[in-house]
Amino acid sequence: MQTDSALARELRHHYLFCALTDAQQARLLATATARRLAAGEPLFSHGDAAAQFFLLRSGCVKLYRLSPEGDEKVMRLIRPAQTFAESILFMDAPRYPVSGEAVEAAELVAFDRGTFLGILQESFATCQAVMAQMTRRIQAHWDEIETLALQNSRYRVVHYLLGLVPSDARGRFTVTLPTRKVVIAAHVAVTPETLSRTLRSLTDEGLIEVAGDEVTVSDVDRLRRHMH
Amino acid sequence: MQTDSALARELRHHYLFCALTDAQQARLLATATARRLAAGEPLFSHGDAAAQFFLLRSGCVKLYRLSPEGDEKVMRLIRPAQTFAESILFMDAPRYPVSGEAVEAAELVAFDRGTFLGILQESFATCQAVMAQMTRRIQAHWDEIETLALQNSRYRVVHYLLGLVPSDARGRFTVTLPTRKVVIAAHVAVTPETLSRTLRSLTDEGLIEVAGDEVTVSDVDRLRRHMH
DNA sequence: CGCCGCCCTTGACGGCCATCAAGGCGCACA
DNA sequence: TGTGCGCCTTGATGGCCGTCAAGGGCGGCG
Repeated sequence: MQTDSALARELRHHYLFCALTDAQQARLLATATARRLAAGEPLFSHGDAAAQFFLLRSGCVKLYRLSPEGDEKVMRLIRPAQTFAESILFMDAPRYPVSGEAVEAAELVAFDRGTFLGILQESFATCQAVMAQMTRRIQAHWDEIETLALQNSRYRVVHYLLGLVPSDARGRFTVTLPTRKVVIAAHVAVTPETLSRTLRSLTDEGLIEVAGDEVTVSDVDRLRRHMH
Repeated sequence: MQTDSALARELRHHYLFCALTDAQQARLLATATARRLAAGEPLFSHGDAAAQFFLLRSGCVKLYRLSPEGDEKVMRLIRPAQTFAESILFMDAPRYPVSGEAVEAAELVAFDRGTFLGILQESFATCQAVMAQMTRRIQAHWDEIETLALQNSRYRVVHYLLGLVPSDARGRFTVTLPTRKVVIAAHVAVTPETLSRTLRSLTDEGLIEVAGDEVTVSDVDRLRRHMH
């Protein structure tokens, strides 16, 4: 991968890479590759042998699984500056545990597993960063499992909307849905029809206003309390 | 904690601790404490400040969350020789992300967070073991999220039963449910009534036979195929 | 031995949400 | 400007599964 000082700077600000020495960063980039994906283009499939993990620089990628019947569950929506698929680093026989596909044109960097493992061995600080990151991921999973198991679809939609609102926001606040509603529906584990109906009923109750992919929460605190 | 050669031997066979030197193991045990819990006794609550993680030596512990309405979801059932709550190691402000409670009388060892972090710093092999363990946990979470989002209750029950069957088992095979059915129901995210009805319909179809907490799968491969 | 309590089972009922179907709207393209 | 195609919305219907209620089995304890 050719040198790219903008990328080097991005890495310096990323929790996973900020503890690397210049030499380590250079080694990592020497075995990294840049990738561009068109909207809808697949990156890897569930079960594929894996030797790389990724940093998204622009665009949007979904990680998802399909049921045998073809129903899709979006496990995670990746936004720029996020890394994903790090967990293939520590598998004995590394295989992607989900499928990945661009939902809009995307630029990303693919890092080499072996190179990064070698760097980890030299850098406890980076080890810690990786483990902290995996811990956050696990926490998010607990939350999602709880939400899926204990809450209904209306709650999940509200929870998702509130997740788009900064935690310090108050009063009226407008968020932009990160992608098409059909993808969001697959993310909160409902059908597009149910998502549409839920947004309508929230609108009818005066809790939100919807205009295309812009959703305005009339009163953030009220919506937070509303999660009944 | 007083020296306990049986425990020391157990640790030598545990993936998390087998790479420790004798001196490291001694340091770890010097700050560890033994705990005994009666059936139903709580160990920690969701949100508690956390300075220890645990190894279960005997009995059974459930990790769970409660919804505001009081509904319970069992996130994990811990069996002897398993560790849990390791993820508090890497949090900035460590708090247990779930509640833990003995479902039957249990003996466990509580390890000190700070001591273990110090040892990690010296031992990349143990770091790797921890990361590999977290990776397995994350995989299990993907599977559970997929199952909750895309599959119905019947599938989840069958999936749970098959999870109790060794992967190399064929033909007729009998498993023992690890705990009361009401806990298992909270684990597969159904009500006890639905679990009961599902087991009945599987029985009526000749797929399993139920006798108390013993479930005999008539034909393991047939049941595996059956998860349509 | 008899009583009680807990766990599990079974039945009746209802609500949530998926499915099927149709129609509106915006956008690309001719 | 007309046409076609996605995406989203809205309506009608039905099934899964949760809720409520009652009853049976079993172990603990007096």
